Amino acid sequence: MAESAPRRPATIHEVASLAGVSHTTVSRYLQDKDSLKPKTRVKVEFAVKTLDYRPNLVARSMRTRHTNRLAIVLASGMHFPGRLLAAASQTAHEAGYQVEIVSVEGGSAARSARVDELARSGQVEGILAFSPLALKGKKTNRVPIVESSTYDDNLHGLAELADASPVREIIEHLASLGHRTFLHVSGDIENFASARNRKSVYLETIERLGLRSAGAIDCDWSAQRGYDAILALPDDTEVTAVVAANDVVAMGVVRGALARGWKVPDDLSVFGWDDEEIGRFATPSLSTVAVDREAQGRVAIQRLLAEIRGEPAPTPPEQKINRLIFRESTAPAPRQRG
Amino acid sequence: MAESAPRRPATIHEVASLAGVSHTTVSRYLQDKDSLKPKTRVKVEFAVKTLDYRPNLVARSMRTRHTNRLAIVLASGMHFPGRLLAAASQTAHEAGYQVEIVSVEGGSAARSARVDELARSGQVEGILAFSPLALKGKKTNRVPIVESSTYDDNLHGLAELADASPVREIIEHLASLGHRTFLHVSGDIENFASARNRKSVYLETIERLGLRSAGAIDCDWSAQRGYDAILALPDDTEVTAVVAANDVVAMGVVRGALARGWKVPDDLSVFGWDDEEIGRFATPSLSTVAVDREAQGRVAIQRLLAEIRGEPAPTPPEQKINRLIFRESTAPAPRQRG
DNA sequence: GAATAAAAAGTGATCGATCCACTTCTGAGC
DNA sequence: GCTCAGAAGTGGATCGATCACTTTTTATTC
Repeated sequence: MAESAPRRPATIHEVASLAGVSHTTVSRYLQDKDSLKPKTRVKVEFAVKTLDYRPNLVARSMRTRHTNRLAIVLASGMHFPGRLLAAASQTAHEAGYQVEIVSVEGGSAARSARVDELARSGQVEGILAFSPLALKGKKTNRVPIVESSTYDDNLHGLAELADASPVREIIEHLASLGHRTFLHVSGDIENFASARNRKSVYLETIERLGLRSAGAIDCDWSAQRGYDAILALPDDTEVTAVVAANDVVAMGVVRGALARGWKVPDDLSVFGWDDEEIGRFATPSLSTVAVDREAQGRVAIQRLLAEIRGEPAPTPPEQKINRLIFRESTAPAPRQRG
Repeated sequence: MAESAPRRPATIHEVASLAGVSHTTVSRYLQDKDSLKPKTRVKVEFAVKTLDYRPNLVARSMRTRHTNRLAIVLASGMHFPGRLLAAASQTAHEAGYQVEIVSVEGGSAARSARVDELARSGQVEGILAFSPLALKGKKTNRVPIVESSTYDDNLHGLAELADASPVREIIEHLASLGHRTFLHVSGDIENFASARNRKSVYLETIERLGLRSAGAIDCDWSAQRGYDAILALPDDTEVTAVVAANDVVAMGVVRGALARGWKVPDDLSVFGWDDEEIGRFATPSLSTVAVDREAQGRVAIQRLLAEIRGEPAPTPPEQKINRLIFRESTAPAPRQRG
């Protein structure tokens, strides 16, 4: 039991002295094992194993000015895009980076402050923000910052705005089923570019196709707001189709309709977004938009990596990220509401 | 526009020379502004502002051997406990720590390897794992590691196992409604202590109350598995109540029952877990267990912080973290299945 | 076997902070 | 005016790696 474990981790010098070589040789061993003579390599290898040596990454970072860490900044809240983060994380990992996920309480100002702090602390080499920031003015950033909502400013048609394009398809589809009056229950407009983009595409499409909209109600991705939005409709509303910000909101909308005695989809069609698992098993199952979260995460990290390396932005992926899925919650428009 | 921003961030030496003091004085200013003579303080303050100086945290960490960072290790997958993480994050933040969330692909071996690497890299001062690890043997850890599943080994009745105690209440409640034969659809037994604990409390309670169980089916928190579990039941099954691992699984169970022509809750009662928002708005709405995720996150971090500081474990919170919520998916047992 | 080139290993500086051991300043007390 | 204690400030060492150079060893060629 008296394992007499060293109180503090071994340093490169201790390894060197045990192996009978200089610390530089050990360092070389760490970066490129092949540049050592086999005999030397074996000695170093043995010393490393014996002392159970692991390089101190903080010290290494200090010298190389290279932390191999990226940060992903999220607005804190219930919205935690697990699959997207996992994919982002893995892509970064394959490129030799660790990902730190930072969730920040508060609005875009708080977020920006935290990002600024992070950018200048020297702890990360790049920052990816999925929620809008407010640091346009400050050009003092020390590290590349990729803000997912700015994609479309630079690359028309890519990412976010394109991400909202299924709204157009949804409306066209519903219109083809005879629906004429729509309602949009949007996401958190303030903190999510995606919510903003979906809303603007909604309004634009309604306008373009000459359809009617009973409004675009700002909510916060919550089912409760979806529920409330339906209950707030006047009794003589002509709305027969709802485009919800996501599946959770759609669930609230469906339940709201039920509470009013409307049947879904007989009286009201509801479209969700995200293809969450629960939507497939809900009753009625939700028509929705399948989002390739993995691709989104991957692409975002690749963009960030390109910026870090000073390379041009990677070619936008050609295949579509979103796909409409039709389930039980949508149907042809009713002749007239009973 | 020729703002001639310094290519590299200012160092403490540059600040010192601009302020006309030594670098040590600037350092002192950074840690305790009051230990400076007012006149000196003003000079330093001015220089810091002028150069827009921010201490390099990597360099600081190197010297102080103090990174002020914690890591939370998660099994990668769809299971991303947002609220818990936000609470943990905030608690850590208040104590002066940053939290890094690391999601690791693979099973407990991969996780353990990553944790070990993290522990010895000198980059974090403590690690919190919500999924079981496999490093019991290795006692070479350099930093405290709190594994949420080990809570109960050390503090009987706290956290995890206690966390599963509502299973007992659920079964007692259902039994009082006349249910006699149960089915448990568990979570990811391999990677989640919580899933394991719920299962063992389920089996134990069934046994203790002299009830019947049609089995405890291992699944992976997915609705699909819940659905499959129901479809796999024989036609003459006597199961009238299902204890699902969580709300998502419960949704699958409900839909599975529907597919078999069973009504919920008339023919089958279903209990979920987590009080997810969708459960309240689903049809039927789900009976479930409200979990105080915020408290869980807070407590876990406090435990970790105590261990880092070498203090005794904080007193376990007295109030209960879990609360049963009864909704539409549970009802008295049917006389006999049609 | 000597000359030379190339490969391998070593020396000491360096990254940007903090901390320790001093030195210098300031002001109170006699 | 002098002493002396405490406050304020300084210089240099240090944390543990990497890197630019230099030196030593090995391999190659004539």
